[in-house]
Order: sequence, then structure tokens, then C-alpha cells
Amino acid sequence: MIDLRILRNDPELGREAQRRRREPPELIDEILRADESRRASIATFEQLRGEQKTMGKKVAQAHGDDKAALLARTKELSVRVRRAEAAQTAAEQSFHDAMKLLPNLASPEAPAGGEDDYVVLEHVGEPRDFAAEGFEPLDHVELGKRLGAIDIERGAKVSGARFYYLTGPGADLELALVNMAMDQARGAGFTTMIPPALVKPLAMEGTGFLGQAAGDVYRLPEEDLYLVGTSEVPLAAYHCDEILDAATLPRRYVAFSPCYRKEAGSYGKDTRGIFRVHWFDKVEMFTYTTLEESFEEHQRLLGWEKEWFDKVELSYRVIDTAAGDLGLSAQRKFDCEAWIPTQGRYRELTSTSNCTEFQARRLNIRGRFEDGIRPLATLNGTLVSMARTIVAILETHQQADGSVRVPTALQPYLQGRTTLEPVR
RNA sequence: GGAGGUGUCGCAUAGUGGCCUAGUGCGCCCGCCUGCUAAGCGGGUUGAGGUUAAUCCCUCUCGCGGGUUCAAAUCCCGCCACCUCCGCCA
Repeated sequence: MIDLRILRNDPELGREAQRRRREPPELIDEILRADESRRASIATFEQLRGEQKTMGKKVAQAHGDDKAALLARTKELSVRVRRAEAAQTAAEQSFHDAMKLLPNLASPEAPAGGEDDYVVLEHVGEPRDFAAEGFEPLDHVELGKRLGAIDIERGAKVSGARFYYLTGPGADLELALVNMAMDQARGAGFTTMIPPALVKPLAMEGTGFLGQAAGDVYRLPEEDLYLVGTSEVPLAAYHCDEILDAATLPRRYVAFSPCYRKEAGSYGKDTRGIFRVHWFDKVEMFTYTTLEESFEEHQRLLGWEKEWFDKVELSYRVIDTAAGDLGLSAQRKFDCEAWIPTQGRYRELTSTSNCTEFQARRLNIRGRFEDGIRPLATLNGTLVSMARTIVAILETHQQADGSVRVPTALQPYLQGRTTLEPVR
């Protein structure tokens, strides 16, 4: 949800933001109309309600015929109050429904356009040149088999397509990555968290995942709960309906959680291996801060992500996502994409979004400042997403003999192992 | 899952249909007093919305949602959370 005053003062700003996202600009005018009728219905109700309260006091004091006459009038008034209240509720509902459809206003710095209109901000490291080294790289499916690290057949047998088991060194690798990520974040001052992966509709809705992304979300209709696609959801909802003391900001949390995604509409895409799966684990950073601070915090989150890539020794590039490819909540988003040798291209491993006040308004998260109470800003950033990082590490650090070199920084987290060796 | 209990302003509590415009204490903020501090004294202290240039003012907010009534913190129904006990369980 965005600040209504912005739209009232400058509707064209809102329409333009919609165009940059390739979303309908007419929504702005719908919202403004809904707001007008909402305010009119509030005025009507309040006027009648005030009258009813005044009359009620007179009734309490009157006796005999006076009282009977007053009662006749208040009975009639009561009906009108009830009708006005119903009209107000309906008008507020329509207004909120329209507001809920409106995505965050994209940053003026975010490139306009759709998925392919991103801007590359930088490249870090060189993609490894296997041809020069004289051998053909294996893909992660083959490597995973040889190392006894990934069991895709049994994942499919037990859970279906896009599921897998991490086994032996694969499981060890995930735990090592989790621990290294948690250590990094803890060192940077984050509070570690293990949040619930099942949440109520409020948390999903509040974080913006029931809009355009709803098709990608698993729902348990029996309990009316959702499986989260990222721990951003429980971390954002953690402080919903709270007023945080400004002195406690920024609040930084880092969470480990499973992530579940239907991957609807991705049929035929990335069908091989564990690059695109229905479940993976992730370590996610999340910050509550002020709107003014959020832009620098966004850069800091990006900085921690880059630090991570350096530690696992992957070459990558950073892209500035185009407005049309931002999630509903995001004002700006940077993705870090690692080079995947057997795909010959950069693929998204991590992502950091500045949601400004958008989620905080929906979830009613505010800060108490010297000059009053205001919504906070929320930001999120991946530190490590498991399946894809494991793909990148296995493929990038494989050696001609079929073993995989363990990045130096990761070795202490892998019982000192320097390589993962083939078992067959 | 079953039975019972509880949910009021930051905390603790009062309030069983109109005198609630929700009282009191603690905490907190401002001021007075005072070598300093404490105490004492006076005032303020939920949040949201409408209106406004801003204030004033008005409406909503007693876990949430319905209902009864001219009128609901108060009566009725449903839901949620927490506590106690029983059952089951990693």
C-alpha cells in the first residue's frame, strides 16, 4: 500500500509509475474515485451517529410521554444510522480493494520496462574457462550423482517432479553454507531467527504475495494457511500491528527457512536438475528501518550479498531489475546472478528489494519518532538460496578428475574438507 | 482433540445496560518546588479516521466479528489468543 496523499496531490505521478511497470494507469483514478465516495460515506455516518448519541442522552433523562415521543424518533434514527454504517463499511472495502491492487511506485532509478529491460551494474570475477583448462564441465546432475550429493530420482519417486534429496556431501554442503551465512550475518549485527514456514493469509497478503504472485503460492485450504515462498513473509509479519521505538532501528534479522513455490507457468523451464524446484532452503536477511535510511540500507544488503559471493568464489554480475519485473512490494530490486558453466549464462542466485513503506502500511508496522508515528520501511535480501548455490558451486569448482574443490572460506564449515570426492 | 477459566489505556486493576466524555495506581513526559537526587505538588500520557490553512471539533477503538436494544466495556452468538487440567505426540 502506498501513501494516499501522494496520489491525491499528484495523480499523474502514480499513473506514470504504473506505465513504467506496464500496469494500467487507470487504477489510480479508480482509487481516487473510491476514496471520494469513502469519505462522503464517512461524513454521512458520523453526522447521523453524532445525532443518535445526543438523542440517546435525552432519552435517558426523559419520562412519561416525553420519553415515548423521543423513543419513536430515535428508533427511526437508529435505522438510518445502521444503513449509513453499512454504506460506509462497503465504501471502505471497495477503497481498500482498489488500493490492494496498486503495486509500490517503482524508483525513478529503476529501468522502465519488463523482464528483459534490466541494466547490468557490474561484473565480478571471470567465468571459468574450461576449454582453456582442457576438459568439458559436467552439469550438477551428473556431479551430484558421482559425488553421492544429490538424489533426484528418489526425490521424484517420493515427492514428484522438482523435488530432490540432498545426501551425504550434498547435505553436508547445505549445512555448511547455512552455518557460514549465519555466521556472516550474526557478525554484521543481525539477529538470527528460525521462523514458521506456514503463515496466515494476513502475512501473505501483507507482504504482497497474494497479488500477481498468488499462483506461485501453496495454500492449505483446510487450515487457511499458506506455505511461505521466502522467510521474508514471516519476518515482515513478525512486527505487524506494532509500533517500534525509533531508537531500536534499524532492526536486522536473518532467518533460515524452507521455501515452497509452485513454479506455476514455468513448465518446460529449467526442467533438468535442481535449478528450479518446488522446495529449497534459504538464509534471508531482513531490515526494518526508516524510509530515509532505506536506500543506503539497500546498498548495504547488496554489499553483504557480494561479500558472500566472494567467499564461495563464484563469478557473478549484479543487475538493476526493470520496473515491470519488480514484485508488487518492491520499489527497487538488485539481483546477483552467478555464472553457471553448463548453462553458459548468468542466473539469479540472490535478490535484494527495498519495499519502502509498502509492506509496513499493509502490515501496520510503525515507528515512534520524536515528531510522531510513521510507517517504517522494510527491505529483504537473500544471503544464500540453497539449490541454486549448490548447483553453482559444484559446477564452478569441479576438477578434471570429477572431484569438487571446496572454497577456502567454506572449508572450516565442512569438517576441514578441501574437496568433495566422487564415490563412483 | 476434550473440559474449565481469562482477555479493559505501556503495566496492574475498577467498571453487570444510560451518571463511561472508560476511573484509580504504577511507569513515562512537561512544569513547579528544592544545594543535588528522591519525595511532594500541578498538568499531560491508546491508536486510527473525518473536517481544517492549522487548531478546535466530530466519529471509531475495552481480543476480533456478528446480534439484541432508542442506547452495549456491560446481555446473546461465533471466532481467535493465552492459562489450568485430561488425552495424544516429535
